Amino acid sequence: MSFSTKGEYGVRLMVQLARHFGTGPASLTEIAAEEDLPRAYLEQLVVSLREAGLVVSTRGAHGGYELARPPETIPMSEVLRALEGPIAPMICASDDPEHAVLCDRSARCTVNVLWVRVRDAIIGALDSMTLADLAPQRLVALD
Amino acid sequence: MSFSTKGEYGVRLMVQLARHFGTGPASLTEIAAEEDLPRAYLEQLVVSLREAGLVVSTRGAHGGYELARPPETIPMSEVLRALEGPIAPMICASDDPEHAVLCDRSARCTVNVLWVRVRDAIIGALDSMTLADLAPQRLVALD
DNA sequence: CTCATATCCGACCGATCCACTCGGATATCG
DNA sequence: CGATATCCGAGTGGATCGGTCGGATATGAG
Repeated sequence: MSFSTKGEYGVRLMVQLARHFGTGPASLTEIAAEEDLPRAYLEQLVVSLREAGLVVSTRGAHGGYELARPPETIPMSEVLRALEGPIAPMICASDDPEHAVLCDRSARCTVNVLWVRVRDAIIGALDSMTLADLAPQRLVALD
Repeated sequence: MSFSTKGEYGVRLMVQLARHFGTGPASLTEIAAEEDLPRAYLEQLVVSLREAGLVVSTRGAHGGYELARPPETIPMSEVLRALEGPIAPMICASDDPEHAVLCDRSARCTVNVLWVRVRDAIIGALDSMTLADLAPQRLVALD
């Protein structure tokens, strides 16, 4: 039960973009260095984010990526959905109706309610935070 | 982001054991038939459940497995932990301190709080249900 | 114009994990 | 004894993970 690095790296990428928000495009080379992540791999991840309309790209020299909207308007649920696909702890409990596979035993299935509850709990947690909540630098405030 | 079939099949196995609770051991052959699951695979899963002390086995003819405790005293969190290991949407947010890997960047990491929230949401959902909640047969009460 | 710096795009690749199967040893009841 | 169980380890085909690599295209600076 875990998200893949696609989700982890993608979130960190988005957090960096949130920090750069308003200062023009940031290149992947730049971000890869800041977060110590493989640049070529980020290139892959960002495709999903672009296709989801969360980031916009500028090609050519001094190009890069920037958030399509202010950080505080981007809930983490949207980021994770773009990166990892529909949120579904089990195939029979997807939040995307198109991907919902109802098992052949659905008439007798009493377990489904469990996965639905788990799913809604996850969505609730992800909905409760935006990129803006994660963007501020952590300095010495460890107490 | 999903549980494996190990979690799914294991839960269904446990639900069947809950239904059989009090009537002596139930064999895997029996349960595999009831839930339409591969028997040899269940054999593997049940090892984790036995090691976690959730089920007890009786060897030999007319043997099988039964719940070690009444269904209403077994929260689903315990079942899932036995089957899938510590609940951790990301390695840096495991509920098992022994498996918690703190990333080298932990001092600067602002993302961790997100995974911790997700983890706690999952645990909360799993804690809110016991085997007894899932055990009752679903008949015609679909309204 | 050219060059450096970007995004874009597809192919590839090794390692690990998933979802099983198989064979056989051991235990118990009738 | 023999049927029925759990126990246990090994093996396996396919999928997914976590990347890499090469090159095409776009753009700003000199």
